[in-house]
This record gives sequence, C-alpha cells and structure tokens, in this order.
Amino acid sequence: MLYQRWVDAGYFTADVDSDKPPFTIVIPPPNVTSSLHIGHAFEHSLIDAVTRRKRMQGCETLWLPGMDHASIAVHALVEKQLADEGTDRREMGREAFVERVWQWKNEHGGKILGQMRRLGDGVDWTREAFTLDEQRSRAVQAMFKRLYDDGLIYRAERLVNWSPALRSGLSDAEVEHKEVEGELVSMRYGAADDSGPSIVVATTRVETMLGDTAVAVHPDDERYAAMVGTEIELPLTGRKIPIIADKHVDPKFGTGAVKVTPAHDPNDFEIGQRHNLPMPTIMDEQGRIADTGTEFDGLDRFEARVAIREALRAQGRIVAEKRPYLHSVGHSERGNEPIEPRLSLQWFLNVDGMAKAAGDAVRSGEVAINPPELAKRYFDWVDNLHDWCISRQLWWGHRIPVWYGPNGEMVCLGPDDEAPAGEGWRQDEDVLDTWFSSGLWPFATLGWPEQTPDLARFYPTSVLITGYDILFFWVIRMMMFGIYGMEQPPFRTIALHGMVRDQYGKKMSKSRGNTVDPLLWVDQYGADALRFTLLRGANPGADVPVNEEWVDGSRRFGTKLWNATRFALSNGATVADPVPAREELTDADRWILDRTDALVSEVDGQFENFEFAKLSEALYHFVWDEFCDWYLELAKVQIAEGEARAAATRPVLGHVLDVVLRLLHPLTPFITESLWTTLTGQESLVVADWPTATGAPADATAAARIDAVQRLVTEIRRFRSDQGIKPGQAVRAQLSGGFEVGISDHERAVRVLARLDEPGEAFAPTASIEVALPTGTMTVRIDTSGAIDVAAERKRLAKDLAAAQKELGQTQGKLDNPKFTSKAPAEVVAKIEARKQTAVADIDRITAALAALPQE
RNA sequence: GGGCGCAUAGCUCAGCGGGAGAGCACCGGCCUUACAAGCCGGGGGUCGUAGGUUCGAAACCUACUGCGCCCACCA
Repeated sequence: MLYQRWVDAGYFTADVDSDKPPFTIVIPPPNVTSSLHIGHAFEHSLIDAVTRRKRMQGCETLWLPGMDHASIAVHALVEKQLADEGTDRREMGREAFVERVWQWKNEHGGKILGQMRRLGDGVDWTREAFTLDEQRSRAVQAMFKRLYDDGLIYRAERLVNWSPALRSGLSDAEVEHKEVEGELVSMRYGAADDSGPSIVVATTRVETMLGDTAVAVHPDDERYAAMVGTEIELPLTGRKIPIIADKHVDPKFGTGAVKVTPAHDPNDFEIGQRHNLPMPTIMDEQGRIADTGTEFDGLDRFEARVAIREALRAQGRIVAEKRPYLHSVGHSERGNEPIEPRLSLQWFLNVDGMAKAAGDAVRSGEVAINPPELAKRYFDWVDNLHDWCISRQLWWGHRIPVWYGPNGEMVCLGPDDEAPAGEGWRQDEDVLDTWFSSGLWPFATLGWPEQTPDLARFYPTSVLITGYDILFFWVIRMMMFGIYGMEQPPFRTIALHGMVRDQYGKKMSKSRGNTVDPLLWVDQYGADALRFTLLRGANPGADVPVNEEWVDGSRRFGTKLWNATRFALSNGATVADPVPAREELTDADRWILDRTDALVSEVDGQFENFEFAKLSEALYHFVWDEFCDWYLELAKVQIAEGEARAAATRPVLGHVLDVVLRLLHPLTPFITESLWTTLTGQESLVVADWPTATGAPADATAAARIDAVQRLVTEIRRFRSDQGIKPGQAVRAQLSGGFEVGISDHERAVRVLARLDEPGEAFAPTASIEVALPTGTMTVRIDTSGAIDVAAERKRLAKDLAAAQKELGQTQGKLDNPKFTSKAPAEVVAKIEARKQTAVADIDRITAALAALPQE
C-alpha cells in the first residue's frame, strides 16, 4: 500500500547530493521475544524522524539495523521451549540446538517483519540481522584476536557472578541487587563452650562456612589482638583456620570478627589474596555443596544453609539469630535467582586504556552526549570500569576462538586462520558475552574487518539514538571497541531518550499490568497518531508518559490537518503558481507567511537538538491555532472578496500547507504523504526537499494588525458569550476608533468572524465594548435587539477591572521602589512603565463603562 | 552506603532571573456549508517546606520533606 509505494518510489535508493555529508545511524535492536514493545515503537519514531529529515536535506542516509540481542533472545526463548518440553539442551548438542533456533527464526521471522512493517519503517530488521550472523562472527573473531595479541585479553581464575540455573558466569551488568529478607546468624568458632578460645562470627550465608579458611579481625581491634596469629577450629570440618588481621573488617559491625570464604565471596577473595589463604571451592556449578568431605555434599545451597545451621545448633554454637534480616543480594537478571560468587576460570578484557579513551572522547567534545546532563552518568561509569569478564558458559553466542592442543598449547585464531587439525585439539567451550559482539555494531555491520567502501564512507556514524538505560551496557562498549578497532569513536552524537511510561508516569511492567501493545494502537488510531504522541512527549533524556486518550488526541490532530487541507484544496490552494509579491498580499497573507518562515527555523533548530516535544508542539499549535483557527477563517473572507483576491490567496494557502506538510513528514509520514502528493501532484514527499527559512525580517505591521484583529474579535465573542447571544446569531454593530492600526482594512474580517452585521437604518445600540489596542481604543457599539443582561455585563467589566487594578498595583509598586528604577535595566523599567500606563487607561475606560451601565 | 534527578493547574509535562503556560480533563453556549473526531467562550495554581542571594526568584544558593533512578563487596 502506501508504505510500499515509498519503497518503490526510492526511499532507499534516492539520488542524493554528493556534497552533503552522509548520515549514518545505528539502530538498537528490537526485542523479538515479546510482541513489539512500545519502547521500540518510540525509539523507532525518533530514529525515523531524524533520518527522514536528513534524507529530505539531501543526505545519503544509512541505517545500521541490528538483531544481535534479539538473536540472542531467540536462543534463550528456544532454550525455554526445550525446557518446557523436558529436553536438556546440554544433551542435544550444539548443532541440534542451533538447528532448533533456525527453525524458530523461519517460523516467526516473517511475522515479526510484518509487525515492523506496519509501523511504517522500511528496514527488514529480521532478515538483515540473520544474514549478518556469519559476517558478525568474522568481526568478533578478528576483534578477539587483535585484543588477545595486544595482551588485553587474559584468562584468570577469578570470583565471578555465577548463575547456578544457567550454569554460567555473568557480567556485573547482568546482576541486579535486590533487598531480600534473609537471616543473620551468629555462630561460635573454636571451642563450643568456655573450655577454650572461641570467636563469634556472623553471616547471612551459613553454608559457606564449609569453605572458610580464616577468621579476620581489624588490625587495631584490641579485643582480638591476642588471638591474631593463632589458629582456631572450624566446626563440622575439624579443620584449623588462622585468625588474621585485615583492615577491611569493620570492628563496629557485629562482633568485629568475620569469617573468610575466599572462593565464595568477593571481599573474602581479596582478603584471601592478601593473606595467601587457600581457596577451596565448596559448590559445584549447579550450586550444590561439593568436595567438602562432609555429610553436606550434594545438598543444594539453600538446603545446606538450613542443615548446617541446625547442625551447628546441635553443637550449641548458634549464639544469635536475626530473622528476617533485610539485606541486598545479587540476582541474575535473566533467571531472577540469587547469584552465587564462584571461583572459576574465565576470560577477561583489560579495559583500562579503552575506558580512558572512551571517556576522553566525550570529555574532549569529539563525541557529544545529548542531553549533556547525562554525560555525568557516562563518566561515572567509564571512569570506574573494572576488567570485563567476557566469557560465558552458555550454548549460544560466538565461541571464544581459542584452541587448546594436546600438549598444553593454546592458540588464538583469526577469522581466516585454519583450525588446528590433529588429534587432541579442541576449541574453548565458552562463548562471548552478548555485549562483546554488540559492541562492534557500528563497524561490524559495515563489513569490518574488511575495508569496505561502506565502512570508509559511513564510519563514524552520525548519531546513536538510544535509551539512557542502555548507556552502560552498550554505548560504552561500542565507544571502547570503536576507538580501539577503528581509531575513531563510533558516533559524533549520542542522543539519549527516556523510557515509555504509563499515564501516571509509572514504569510499564507486566506485573503492574500497565503495558500496552503499540500495534493495537496502530490499528485503532493509526501509526501517525502513535508516532506523534510519542514524539510529542519526547523531551531529551526524559521519560515519556503515554495514554490511549493522548493517542486519540493525536489522531484528531491528523484529522484536523486532513480537513484543513481538504478545505484549502477545495478552494483552489495550489503550489503551481508562485506566491504573489508582498505588495499584492494582505496583512493576513503576510502574517501567515512570516509565521510559516519562523516555524521552519524553529522546527529546524529543535531537530538539531533532538527536542522532539518542542518541535511537535510548535507544529501542533501552528496548524491548529494559527493556520486553522485564524488564517483559514481570514482566507475565507479573502476568497469571498472576489476573484483577484482569491487568486492571490490560493498560492499562499498552497505554500503554507506545502511547508507544513514537509515539516510534519518526519513525524507523521503517512498522512502527510497522502496530502502532499495530492496538493503538489508530485511523486513522494519522502524524497522532497526539507524547507529552509528565508530569514527575511517579518512584517511587524502586518503582525500587529492581525494581533489587533484577533484581540478585537475575541473580546466581541466574549461579550456575546456573556450576553448569551447565540454564536450563529448576527447582531448589528458599528465599529469606530482604532483605525490608525489599520483595523479599517479588516473591518470586513472582524464582522465575519464576530458575526456583526452593518448597523443599517434605525441602528439603536444597547451596549458598547471598548477594546484597548496598541495604538488606540476601538469602540464597538452593538444593537443586541433588546435589553442587555446588565448583571452579566457588570460581572465581565468587574473582572477586567480587577485584573487592571492588580496590574496597576504590581507595576506601581515596582516603580515606587527607587532601588528598582535605579538598578534595573532601562528597558525593563520602560516596559513596566508602559504596562502601568495601559493599566491606568484600562481602569479609566472600564470604570466609565461600569458607570454608564443602567442601575438595577 | 554513595551518586544523580524530580517536586509548577485534577492528570502528564513545558518554562529555569523581570507580565504563571500547553495538552487532556472540567464548566457554559453552539449541528456557523473544512472539520460535532468540530467551533466559540470560561473556571482553575500563595510554582513541595523553610531560610538566603537580588531592585526583582517558579527559576540562583542552602537546609529539610517526599518521590524516582543509577551505582555498591557490608559479613
């Protein structure tokens, strides 16, 4: 349909000006496991708007669409399906598993693609990404090899966040800390009674005591000074462990003595390293107690916690228990189970130099972060980055390209290297963290490590538009890899948006039940309405609340635009004829043309700053308030005036609509496409030129006259409304005064807009309204054909009087203050003085009008 | 525990040193030939609290209160 036409019309193959810089944008991947999320619709709206404008400006645009995380998500989804079927993926083998994944992709890819299409984008996300898999693997392997050869990747036995359910290590970023109600158990080590030396330690994880290799106290803690250096018996095991002094211990917490389990606690690991303690691992990869030689071997960690506590209790060693004890425990982001610190052999990336460079790129201004306030967060993260554990013990993802030989050889292979043949060689079983491959996005998608023409032309990319929530995970990694691999940061600008929230600003979540399916809204209100709603709420870096009613409001805006265009077209609006010279135009024409020009520069400027909310608002008010409510009404009068006037008005209508539709196109592509092609008869708005402001000075006189007309008409309408005169009912009236501002030229318009007939014969005014205009007071004498509602009129005037008196009080107060008149800038004082004069005049006028009212 | 951010109309948010704004909601009147998915008019806020800076503060500073987010190894 319409969308397809754009593609056919050349949205992706349009001829471009070669002198314009190319515009490259990185597309964050959608999550395909759930139905399309509103957050993706939001992000897509922003990206598409920015790109469409660039294309209209003549830039060669390129999206770098991605599916990497999504691809990973599919793997996870398939694994879950397998689990539901009772199949253990470990037993089916890697090849069979991958086969299942492809099966899923083949079944669902088309559907997802269809959903994306309905949102009006032109990129075949799914297919793109899946065909990129192989190429991506080459990039990953090349990058790994390079880092490895540079000595930045190393293998080490470290404490990692271990997920027993996934049987894999996790990066810090994948761990979520949650407050949980646990228990704090204090237990006695050493002698169970007073027969010998003992020491009391406290823990929330009793089961780890089996792996204790020391008890630590603070070096300055006099209570234990005598015991430091001695050994004490570890209950249940019979092992003797030393009492050591380490300044990590907080003497004020608990008893001031800490059990040390180096293989199962990050702090203890450090203490263990400092004191050269043994580091026995007491749990297997599924979180079961193992290799302790005690009766607890084989127990799950949580069962063991209870069993060991009770065993200690039986020995009278439990001296205190606090339950519930609120403390923070790391949970796996995916499985939502408590992670277990575990000692294991992992691959690490030394990020010191890369992180520094990533920070400096922003510090130097080479890369801009929008909004700038969020740069602080970026620095917080980048300046405190620890070495990154890049290995995962998962079954999906890019395998670590390291091979081990039968005699202890270890070789790292690049993408073009042959895998070593021969008996006994095997590849490392681990795969790389998702973010390792995702971090290569900006150049891997352009063909790196090959030096492709695309890479030369489109790297570095122009802008990354993504959510602030992903700044740490993804952006920082792309920055590091880009600078390392391409010697240039991957983007010139990082534009961050917020999260889509519900109408009360609450986070959307399944448990809260406030999620929305954007496709339902698209079906019901149209893609344009959804996009406009999202864009209209998009202040840089801030969250975006959405609500179905607001989407409906956006749809009404589209309808308004539709009707306005329809009306203009039916009255001959055209772009075929040039807009007549200024001197042939009316004040209304000049005013709306000037306003249009101002709108162009405003919208254009806001686009540069990613101020989507502001530019949407400007367009909304221009279309609705200025164009529809005033100019179209004035144009009706002009068209009715005769053919000459009408002929001059038509190109103005056409021009204003032409510009507005172009400006709106990035926000609401569908409706503008339809209206614009009808208006102009041209092929497609997608490849039209972006408007540029003329920069010509606005006609201040015309603007002032139109402003006067608006104020006059509004005052008369207000009087009519207060007097209960039906809007459709014309009343006779006589206008006088205020002509020096050119109102006389517009009397006809005022009469039409305010429904005033000529006074005619036997004109007997029953009321008069005075409207203060910049250069004089306009008097409107009205024949209401009967007695006026004096009470209503008195109320109306009293309200105006009160406002004027308040204004007088405020301005007079300032002017009476000598400090104000002497210290404030002259123009401010002059302005206040002018306001005061206006207030005085208003009070005189209104007071007189009140006095003239008949007494009741 | 550390850091950051936000408190403005019933709701969601702009404004960020010189006249309190928008959308929606609300009240009243209109089927006025582009549009009732509309038009016209209107009501509504001591800008979180308390101090300070300034001729002048919603805006700048300080403290407090209440929310939100991020980071974090507290046994």
